Amino acid sequence: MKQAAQKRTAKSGAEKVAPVGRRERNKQEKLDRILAAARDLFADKGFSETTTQEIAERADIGTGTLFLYAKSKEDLLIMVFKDEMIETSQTAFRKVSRDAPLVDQLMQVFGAMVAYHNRDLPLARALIREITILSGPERKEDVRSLMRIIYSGIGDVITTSRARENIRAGIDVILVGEALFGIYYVGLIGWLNGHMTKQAFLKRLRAKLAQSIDGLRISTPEPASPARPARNRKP
Amino acid sequence: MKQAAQKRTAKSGAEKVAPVGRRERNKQEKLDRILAAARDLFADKGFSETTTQEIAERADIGTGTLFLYAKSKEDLLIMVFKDEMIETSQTAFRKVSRDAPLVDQLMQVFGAMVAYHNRDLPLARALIREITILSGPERKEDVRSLMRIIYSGIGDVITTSRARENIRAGIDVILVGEALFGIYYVGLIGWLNGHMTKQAFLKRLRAKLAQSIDGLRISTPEPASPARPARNRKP
DNA sequence: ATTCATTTATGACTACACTCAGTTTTAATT
DNA sequence: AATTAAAACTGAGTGTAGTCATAAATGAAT
Repeated sequence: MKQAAQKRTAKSGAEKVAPVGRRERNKQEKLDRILAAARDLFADKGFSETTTQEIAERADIGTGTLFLYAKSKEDLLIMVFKDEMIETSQTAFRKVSRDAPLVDQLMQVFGAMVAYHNRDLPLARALIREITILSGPERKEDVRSLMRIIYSGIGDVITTSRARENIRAGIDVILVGEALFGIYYVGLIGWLNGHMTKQAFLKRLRAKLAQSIDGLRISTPEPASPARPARNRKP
Repeated sequence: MKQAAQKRTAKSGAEKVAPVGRRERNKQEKLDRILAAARDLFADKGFSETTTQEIAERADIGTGTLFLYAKSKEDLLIMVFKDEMIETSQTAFRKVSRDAPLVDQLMQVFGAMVAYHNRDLPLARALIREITILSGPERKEDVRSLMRIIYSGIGDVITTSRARENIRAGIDVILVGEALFGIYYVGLIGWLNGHMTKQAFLKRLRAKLAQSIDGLRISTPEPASPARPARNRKP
């Protein structure tokens, strides 16, 4: 805090071996403290119950300083959980059983995401609310990159399973990734809004995914797992 | 406002021909004024730029009274636009050309919804934000009923087109409705968040819908409109 | 007409996210 | 060491959503 300046590499013609000066490091440490404080409080008391005052106090900074590091309280929410969500997604894709049926693989991935949100439903609601419609442009790229990871992850899963599952050649796997994620996401929202239980959500999700995957096959002799043994047909 | 009481049917043993007393009517009129004031101001100045004070003033009520009629400002947003959205959806389903290809019919429906949101993007963002994750349980049933209308509407479109489009028998059209709407919704969000232009959104949406519909057919000899004539395959 | 219980209305008040004018810290320059 | 410009910090202040104690209105009962 108050020791005199000791290393000043910039002046003595040396190459900037450490491009991070004291200033940068202080800023980074402060940011870390802010994010840690926010994470703890959000997890402990919930998003709306946590005040920016409390976060600033715990991070040992002035109330105004907080807003030099995050544009808004909502911004802070994404800054805090973005990495965790990316990590959760990547881990989910990494852990997937590549030899399981495609539907199961997708359910593993989405199931991991659901499990993540299930740990703290109020927080999940706040997060999804903010991610879905950003309150400002600041975190736009963060969300984009998360989406890219998910879309391409799903694309990979499909590509890997292509031969075994008789998936048609020439389909745009990113497009399919977007579609399947859309199916998941709206179901997730329904669950988070309390329109259905987690069980019902997951069961319905599996049915929708199975149906969608069937449609990607070269031919569809019969649905893989018919929910009902087909209606009586007039011959 | 100040005329003496003239008809008091309740006392004189008559059946309650008008179950709405003065009280009820006053409440209804006040609610109407509130909704009209909110609608005008939201449309004129935008959601976040409108204060609850202004709404109360224009509706000629006290600031506290407003919150007897709406639990929150967000609540008010849904109360104001719920009917409009339901109307938009129902009209969209009614106007659909039942003899057009299924993809076109769906695009007509979703296109009408997009056109509705396109009239005022900031407002659309606020609306979708609130609908997606409700800030309270008050409007839960409103959203549910809107969803039911949409899901069953899509289901109807599919059922109607079933024979002509070679759709498999025995599929759960509500399930498909949910899936297709999910595909639309996440695309809509991407557009509203500025991740893509309206054109790109609609084009991509059509591709996803086409792919999904193909999957519902009895057999898939060839994709209806291949985006690219299949990659070169090593023989 | 008077009383009384219940419903509805009100605006001063509170809590909180966020701003900004003024201050302190940093580090470059001499 | 002194000077200075730029960057970072700060907390008192501001605007607004929402609350609540109190008041007014209503209608039932007598």
